[in-house]
Amino acid sequence: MPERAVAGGKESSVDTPPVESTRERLLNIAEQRFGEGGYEGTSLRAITVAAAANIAAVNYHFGSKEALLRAAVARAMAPVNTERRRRLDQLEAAGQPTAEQLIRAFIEPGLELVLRRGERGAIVARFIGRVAFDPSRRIRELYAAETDPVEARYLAALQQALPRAAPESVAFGYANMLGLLALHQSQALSRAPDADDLEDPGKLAENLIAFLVAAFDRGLRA
Amino acid sequence: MPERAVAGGKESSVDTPPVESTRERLLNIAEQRFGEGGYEGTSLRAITVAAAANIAAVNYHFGSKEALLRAAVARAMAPVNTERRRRLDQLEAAGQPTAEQLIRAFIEPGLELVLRRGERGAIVARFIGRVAFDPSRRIRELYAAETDPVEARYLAALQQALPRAAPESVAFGYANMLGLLALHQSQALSRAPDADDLEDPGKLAENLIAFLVAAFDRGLRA
DNA sequence: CTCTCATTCAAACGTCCGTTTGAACTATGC
DNA sequence: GCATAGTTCAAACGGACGTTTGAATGAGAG
Repeated sequence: MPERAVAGGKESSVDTPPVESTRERLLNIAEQRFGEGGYEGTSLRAITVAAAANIAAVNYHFGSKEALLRAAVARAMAPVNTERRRRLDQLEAAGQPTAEQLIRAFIEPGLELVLRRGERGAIVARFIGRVAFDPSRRIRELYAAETDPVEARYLAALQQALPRAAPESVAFGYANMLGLLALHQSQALSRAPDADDLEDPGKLAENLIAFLVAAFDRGLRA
Repeated sequence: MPERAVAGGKESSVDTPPVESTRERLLNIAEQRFGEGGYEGTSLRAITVAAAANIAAVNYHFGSKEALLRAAVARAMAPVNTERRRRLDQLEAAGQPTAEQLIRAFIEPGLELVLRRGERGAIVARFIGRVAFDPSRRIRELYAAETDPVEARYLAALQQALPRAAPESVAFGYANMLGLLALHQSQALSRAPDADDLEDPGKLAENLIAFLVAAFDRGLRA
């Protein structure tokens, strides 16, 4: 049963997603399942069954379970990193940015850009958050490698924006910012599945930014 | 080869720990290994080998892998919960406590009491922090069940101490406090294994408390 | 049609997993 | 001494895991 709908052009302007390839389906399902159960807690069989693919497809398209995770992380982080770089460029071009501007330019791409687009956004966010704090150091480093380039620039800019705080203190605050962002992305902080009226991504972003700005401005040692 | 040293009394006043029982060795190693690799990432075989115990000993003494984890969590959290309750009682007896006093009374038992006593303290802290954010909801709830009783009291007291902030906002800040504490306990925030001069538990506690106090006092919406 | 190359498939590989079994061992009370 | 209850042990259980294999299937080029 040939799945492919039509030979067609690239622009089926009506909403007919060009039929996902096996590779794409694997990445999509991997995002969802890894985000739910973590890396160790999710089997390739569970992923391939849900993706309606053969178990061997993972090793054919990616090479191994870990390579599948790596590909999924890279794909999920790409737009976030791009948007963060863009915002940082823009801020620095306009002169010395404030701490709040920097925090906002870091948090919003992580929460909004990823939480916005309906159901899938929340899945991607949870996936990223989960990988960032996976129990295995190996997995965590795999995630860190995907963010590091942008990170260093933000940390440096923050230290310039907060000259009164000691560099180690700014780094401490920066680590806290990374951690809190990942925690909210992973949704591990919301105990009750419902009732969290902060789950509106816009409100959550504003609350988190206000929380962090106050901490950075007045909670760091000199 | 009978392991037991002597029949002796309970008070071998010199430092001769009465020879750990299999049960105790299993709990100690479980703390260490679960803290390193997470629940899914750590096998009972790895634990029993390290504890010089037979693999069947886990099911004999605890019943299952999950029951071993539960027992380890309960044992690790007991002194923390006790100390938190004691401090909260003391604060409330002296009148309306401030937000800073409450935050300190929550953070310090989590960091200090557990980080103080040499090498083992860091192991226990990492174990607790890891379990608190395990990928599996089941495991996280298992941990939450061990803290919940004290938690509710702290949240209520915080809301009283911060009447100008909306209750949801205080709850939001409270969740952030839990998260940051667990992250520092799990040591997932310190990227480099060394070089973290904040690893001195006392300094870390002070930095974290200052960070949180500023955020609670000025970073919550009305 | 034929050849080619990419993709999919069922099946099996060896390994490790948590758990169970039933016998052996130990200490204590009678 | 014997009986008893608590503990340890080697061995095996069935099942799930990530990975590999080699044949089947698909579409496109000549």
